[in-house]
Amino acid sequence: MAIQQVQDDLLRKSYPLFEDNLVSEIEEQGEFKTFPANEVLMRKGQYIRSTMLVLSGLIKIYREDDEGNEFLMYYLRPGEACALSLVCAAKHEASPIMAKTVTETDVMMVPVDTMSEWMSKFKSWYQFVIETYRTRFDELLATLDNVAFRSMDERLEFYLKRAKEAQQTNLLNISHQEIANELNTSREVISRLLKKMEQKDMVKLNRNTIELKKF
Amino acid sequence: MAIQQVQDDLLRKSYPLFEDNLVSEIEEQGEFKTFPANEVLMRKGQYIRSTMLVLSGLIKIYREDDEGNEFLMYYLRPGEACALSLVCAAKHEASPIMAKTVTETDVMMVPVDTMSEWMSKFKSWYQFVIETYRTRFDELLATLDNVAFRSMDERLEFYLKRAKEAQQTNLLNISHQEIANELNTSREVISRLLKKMEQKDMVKLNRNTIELKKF
DNA sequence: ACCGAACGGTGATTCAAATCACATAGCAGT
DNA sequence: ACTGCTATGTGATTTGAATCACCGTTCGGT
Repeated sequence: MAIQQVQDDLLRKSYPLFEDNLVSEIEEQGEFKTFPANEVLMRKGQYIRSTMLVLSGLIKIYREDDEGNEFLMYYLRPGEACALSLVCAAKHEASPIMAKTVTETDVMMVPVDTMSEWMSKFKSWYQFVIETYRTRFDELLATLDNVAFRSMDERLEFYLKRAKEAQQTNLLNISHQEIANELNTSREVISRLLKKMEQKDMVKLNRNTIELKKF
Repeated sequence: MAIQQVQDDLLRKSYPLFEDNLVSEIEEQGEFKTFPANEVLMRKGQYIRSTMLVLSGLIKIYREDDEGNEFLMYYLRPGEACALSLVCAAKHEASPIMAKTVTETDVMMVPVDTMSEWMSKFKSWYQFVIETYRTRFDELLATLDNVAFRSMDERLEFYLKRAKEAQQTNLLNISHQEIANELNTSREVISRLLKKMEQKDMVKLNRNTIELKKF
């Protein structure tokens, strides 16, 4: 099958509500790219010239501060786009976030100027943009709730649930250090809490893997 | 002057980018309301049937959790609307937030169904919606940063700066207890930190008022 | 099979913030 | 002016989490 055909299938499957004309324009204007796992797609402070439409794989979006602290905001799955890239693209602002692939990921890069045209041209596009804002807003609120109201053990549970859902597996391949970074705490704290969860038979721990049992 | 004329003036002044036809429809479909200071406009869990367009005054938007904890998300000033009410209105979902007036406030209540029509009918309306999402997203990120990365003294400073800007005054009429609630901490902590700031000559404290000096 | 790096476990200590306990000050209503 | 309520000040104690110190384990590379 031609490469173009594969890309078209991916796009239509991930974004079933897009009109045919919109799909054609995306294919014309956009650039198809594949990134390996664990690749940083965007750093804080970079300028954004295009939005990524996720076609396959999984992306993590982080917030970073000036001292190198970071924490996980949310995941992006196929059919989703980052609200922030829509924001920044529109304002030609520097990115306030960092994006990183979890698994190998296919995306379609769409240039900014094109996007704003589509807003008036394609109903399905602005519905998509609105829906993107909506779901990202909800996700961000959930993250905020946890940071503001919950103690570290509750936040860890929430983190693991979210990871399970995003990655569709009970077997997470991740180190304690990485979890600590994503919750903006220290490795020791996570190790201790995970150990307690193991004693309650909620998880099973092995080097670089966490098996989720009661989730 | 007729009441309708006053309302029309307020609306046009606060939302100068709205098309004439849109202003007419808002006046036809919407309901003009005035709330006194310190009135709760919306509680968590309520269902949202309309969005508020702020015409004058000032509103605070809080996040609440199930145990009665709360914290301030951001302010809404004239010309602004709450992104969340747009979200929930669209999804017919319960409100995840609480809204409260700071000063006497005039708003225009717009029913949900009408709003979605406007999305395709009035370019200035969907531009407004997009812009609302954008700015609320930015505000929410700033709030999140503070909770996630900053210590309580830094968060307090940020809080005071934001309050000054929203209320356009150096003389805040607010108790330590109220600040504590809005930062989800305890009154003693705020009293102590404010005392330290007074010693540094950053503020001047009096019963129910805080005078901001170096801000 | 050995080495070095990354990973994970765990006690001891420090620290910021929450909580407890109580005192004092200022304002509002009678 | 008295009363009572709300707001504020401040020490003492507790607590959850961060940090420090150090250990053994596992894995990948040669």
